[in-house]
Amino acid sequence: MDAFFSCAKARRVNFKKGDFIIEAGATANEFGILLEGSAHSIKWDASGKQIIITMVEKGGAIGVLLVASPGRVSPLTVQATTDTTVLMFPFNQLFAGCEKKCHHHEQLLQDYIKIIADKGIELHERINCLLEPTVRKKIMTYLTTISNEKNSRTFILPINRNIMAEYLNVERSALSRELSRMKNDGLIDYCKNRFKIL
Amino acid sequence: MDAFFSCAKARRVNFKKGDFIIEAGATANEFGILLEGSAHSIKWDASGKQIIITMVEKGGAIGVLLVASPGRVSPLTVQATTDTTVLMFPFNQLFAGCEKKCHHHEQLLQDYIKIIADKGIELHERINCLLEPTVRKKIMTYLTTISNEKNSRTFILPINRNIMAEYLNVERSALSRELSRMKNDGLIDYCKNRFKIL
DNA sequence: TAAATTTTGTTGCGTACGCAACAAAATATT
DNA sequence: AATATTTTGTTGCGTACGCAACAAAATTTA
Repeated sequence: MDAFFSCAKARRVNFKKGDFIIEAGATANEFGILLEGSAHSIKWDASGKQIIITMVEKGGAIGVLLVASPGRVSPLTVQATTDTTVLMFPFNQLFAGCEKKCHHHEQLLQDYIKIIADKGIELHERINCLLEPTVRKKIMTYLTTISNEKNSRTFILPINRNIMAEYLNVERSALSRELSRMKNDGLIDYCKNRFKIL
Repeated sequence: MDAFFSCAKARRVNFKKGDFIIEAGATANEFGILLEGSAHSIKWDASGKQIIITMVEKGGAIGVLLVASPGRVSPLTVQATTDTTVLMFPFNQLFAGCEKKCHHHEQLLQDYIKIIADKGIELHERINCLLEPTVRKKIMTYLTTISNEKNSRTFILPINRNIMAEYLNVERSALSRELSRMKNDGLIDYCKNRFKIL
């Protein structure tokens, strides 16, 4: 931790629930790691309706893609959904070899790359779901991914139906309807958030 | 170029049209930059139908996300769509400080980060399109993105209708139908691949 | 523990869009 | 330039799913 603050020039920033951590249209020269609280990235469609693009939980990263493209303006707003604490890292410090050639520095760089790669993989996984043609297949792809991650055919979903519907880009009612049918067809079993793939 | 081959331990690899550059289920410890030719990443759905996930052109990157997660198996197959030449970089060499502390090394690392971040931004842009509820809005989001990138309200689309339909995840016929309607409604004008946003 | 709020499930209706089939135009191949 | 292949546009049909509205269950707040 000390190393972060000294050679990486990290700083701690607090946000209140509802605050904008990044605003659409702004550029970034820092990225952040969420130490406490949660946030989401949003945009507004043409009709002014809010669309949630991603959810960020404790430990999650903010602005890691944007920061690697100096001058690019953010297409999204990141908003704190609770009071939050964010550890902000100046992007340039990743490369500024520190005087002591400290080991933390190199570690930070590797961590950053891991974070940004994982972000990409997450996006890929979501696209995998979104590309499926039917609600049923979207659900199955999502559940299978979770199942593989948890290495078990039974697992507890970390999100509720509303969020799941938004993630898969389907109507919540259509999601519920299809879940029922899938249970009926013996494809899956579930009770509340405890799911089982059969 | 010499520096790439010496300190980054890059190597040139040729693939014939149809060859697999990365196979689904395999792990990776190298990433590649496409020097010649083109490729696409694909997967097969449950019914065995091929789904194109991304297109890679000359200068594009292959396996940059996967390589940053040691041990993770590839969810996709990358297939050469023409004869190709790929410059392969061992991931670990990115961090192995070379004896001369050469400048290229650091540059390569920064380039890699730029590539991987851009990849993420591309995925984001596609998700932006996919999340739109109607075919018309999907098209508008896509065209607007291209328009912004080219900094002009008139531009030539780099892809044909089939590819565009796949990218937006809509039926090709539905895409054509809606393009006609949008032209009729005075939203856009186009002739073949020359588009104009009105 | 009662009241309020959020989450989940259900169902009828209407339509946007997937699908199939065909025609015309553009491009490639011989 | 004649043939074959690919790309684009068009249209009718059927249905999967968006939408709205309501009820029940679960969770939170007072």
